[in-house]
Amino acid sequence: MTFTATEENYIKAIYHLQDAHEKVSTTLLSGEMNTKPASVTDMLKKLELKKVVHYQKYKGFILTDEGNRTALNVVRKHRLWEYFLVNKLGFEWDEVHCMAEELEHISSNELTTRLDNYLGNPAFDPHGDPIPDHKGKIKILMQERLSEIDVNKIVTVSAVKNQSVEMLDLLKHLKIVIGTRLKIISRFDFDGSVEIKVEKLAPIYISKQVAQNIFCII
Amino acid sequence: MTFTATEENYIKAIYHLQDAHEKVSTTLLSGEMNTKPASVTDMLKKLELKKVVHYQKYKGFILTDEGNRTALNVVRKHRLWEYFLVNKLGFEWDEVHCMAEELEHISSNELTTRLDNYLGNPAFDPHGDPIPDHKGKIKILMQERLSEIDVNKIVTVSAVKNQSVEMLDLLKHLKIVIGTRLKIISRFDFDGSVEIKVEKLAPIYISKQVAQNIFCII
DNA sequence: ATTAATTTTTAGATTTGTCTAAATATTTTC
DNA sequence: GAAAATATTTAGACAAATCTAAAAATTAAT
Repeated sequence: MTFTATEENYIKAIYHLQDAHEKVSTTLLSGEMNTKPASVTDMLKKLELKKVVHYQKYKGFILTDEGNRTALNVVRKHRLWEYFLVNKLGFEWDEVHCMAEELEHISSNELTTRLDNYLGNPAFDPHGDPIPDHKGKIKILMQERLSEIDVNKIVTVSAVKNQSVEMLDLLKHLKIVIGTRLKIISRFDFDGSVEIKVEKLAPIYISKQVAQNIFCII
Repeated sequence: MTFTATEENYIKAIYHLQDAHEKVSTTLLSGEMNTKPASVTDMLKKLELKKVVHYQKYKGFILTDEGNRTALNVVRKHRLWEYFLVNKLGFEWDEVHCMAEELEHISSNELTTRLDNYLGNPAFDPHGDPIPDHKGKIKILMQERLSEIDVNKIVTVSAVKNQSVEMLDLLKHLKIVIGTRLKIISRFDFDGSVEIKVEKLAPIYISKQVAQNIFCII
């Protein structure tokens, strides 16, 4: 079964939304896709026909096994290309999303396999997100939100959710990247903010909002 | 000015046809694009509006300067990706055309520039075709068809026209690639065939048809 | 220089992915 | 549990890129 880039984008969006929402609705998906709910209904009918989603009028929808496989393959390609762009072409991690959005739709599976091998079969992309292997298998790390970690623990940053330009820009200023080792100095109940110390740098304060989006290996 | 993948393909096709035909006609282009002449007329009207071709009803068409720049940029991306696929990912030169047809439409200029640098700013792709630089400049080699070269000369294969699967398959069997050094042993006026010798291999005969499609540096 | 053959263009239809506006279904609220 | 608010779907339209069939223009042939 083959899919257009647009179909792949819908499938991918449903996949990502399924993570955080137990029911994926028309409006939710239309927000994610920057389209109107009516367009989502139209597309979902098509995807139902192609048997990648279970769709019932007014009831929301979930991916079928086939849909999940398709989503994982797109995510795999997206993250492999991001890895390539950062680690081979020298882009910053906050510059690569747009390009990867285009590259993820290149169809050749042989290309994906060879790219994967060329990069050394990485398990995580530059944002710390797991890269599904050729079977769709994902490596899970024991990670915890920085906002939850006990004071005095030393941890390694392993992923950043909310990959908005604003967030990545802030992290760049704080000199926090995937792999950064840091110590939790203290946490303040007043606003949930956290004081941390990165290696030899001066301690810094980060808001609860930011700390919730940074995941660490303990 | 931005173009859809389809528009870029039309522009590229006109560019290539301009090389070999002094007038590019509707039917000629429809053959190249695998579409009907009526579709070409429609598209050409659009490209005229976008000022990339000079188009006059019933008169054929040529690229404007802007059109030429656009074509060269697409060709540049196509050939850089082919170079990447062969020299970094280890594909055979006859496997990469399809993938490059998709990759050439990835839009980021910054990506093209970085890819170019990563590859070491190559001047020729794996088929020996010149890669336009970032200004659209092309390196011209003094090359001659193998079918024209004097007996006893030793030359280097620099390009192969007619990049059909059949042709590339034949060359693979003959162990001829871009860069192969070979000596012209004799030529036969009866059918225009040529006897050549590659390094330490036994001499081989190749037909005029093949010899005409192999270009060499003298 | 007409007629015939060929090429090109127009006119109208189709598919994909989208939209707006209106209709319908579901949820929430009182 | 009926009314109000919200969510979803239908109906009809549009732009892009294509098609077929028919009309118009050009070129070739006698």
